[in-house]
Amino acid sequence: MTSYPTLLETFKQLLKGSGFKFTKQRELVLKVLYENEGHFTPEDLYNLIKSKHPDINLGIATVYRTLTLLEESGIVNSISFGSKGKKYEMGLKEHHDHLICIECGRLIEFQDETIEKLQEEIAQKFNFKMTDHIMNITGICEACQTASK
Amino acid sequence: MTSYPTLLETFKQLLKGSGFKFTKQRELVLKVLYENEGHFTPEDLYNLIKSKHPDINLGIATVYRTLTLLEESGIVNSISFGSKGKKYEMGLKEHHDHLICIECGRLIEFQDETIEKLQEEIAQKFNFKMTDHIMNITGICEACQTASK
DNA sequence: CTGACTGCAAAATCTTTGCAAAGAC
DNA sequence: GTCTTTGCAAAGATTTTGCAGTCAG
Repeated sequence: MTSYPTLLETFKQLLKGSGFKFTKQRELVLKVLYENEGHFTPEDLYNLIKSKHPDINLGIATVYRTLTLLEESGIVNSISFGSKGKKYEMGLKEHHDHLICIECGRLIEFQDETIEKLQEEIAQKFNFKMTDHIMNITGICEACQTASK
Repeated sequence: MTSYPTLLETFKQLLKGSGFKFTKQRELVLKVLYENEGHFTPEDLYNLIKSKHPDINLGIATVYRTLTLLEESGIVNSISFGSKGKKYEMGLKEHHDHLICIECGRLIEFQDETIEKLQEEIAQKFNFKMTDHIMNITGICEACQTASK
């Protein structure tokens, strides 16, 4: 797992390389994502940052803009919830996929080497230049199955 | 592949079973999805139905309501495009996954037996009652790769 | 300094909802 | 007849954009 300073450096390099600037707001979005394990909506992040750093000025628009930037750079990943928006997570650990509970919204991560390999093969087969891949299994988690009995 | 009359019958049964009513609008959403191969946004479907059946009254809200119904019944599937909404397709053929071009939005379908099996195993491993599973590979399709050269 | 970035509020999207009229059974 | 469904328009929710002031390099 990449350490925060290293990650920060990577981010700065990326910004510099594209002629973008390093700002307090951008750093905070990255930091909060790094320090908090989990999946967050843009609003979650906005509130988190506001509560942990009441001193700084921050608009929700900046959170959206920064997340887009981070996602394009491959630093964070997003997962879509239909009309319920997106959630974001740090994308530097090994690639993994998600089990999503349709009852409680819980997210469980898993990874499977074989699936990863198959995805690459498929992309190749269609002459597709793969930039990302996601697999979501939706269903009802153990807890919710028990609860509804 | 299920024939349309059979499909329609299934739909009627489902409605009756839940105390819902069979209406012209609901039938048309199903029919247009059945007759047109591909993936559609609610608005696409609304326009398609309006143009093919100018006589009938139809509101976009009904299309949304019907699609939700059809998806819950497992008759259609949806695929999410982040903040760009959802697309729907008939869900009765064999399960398949998607390659999504981030340049032109093109959707390519594929299926892979091994992946299907692995997904089931994973769900089982987490005591997850799987209701659906999707795998999307995003990237740049062959045509767009060529175009940008 | 200069051009990128920010917050704000307004706008744009996409989707859902309340309600009176219409329709299915 | 009764209860669901519909269309419409208004409301919601989420995300994006325009702009003038601010800040990084």
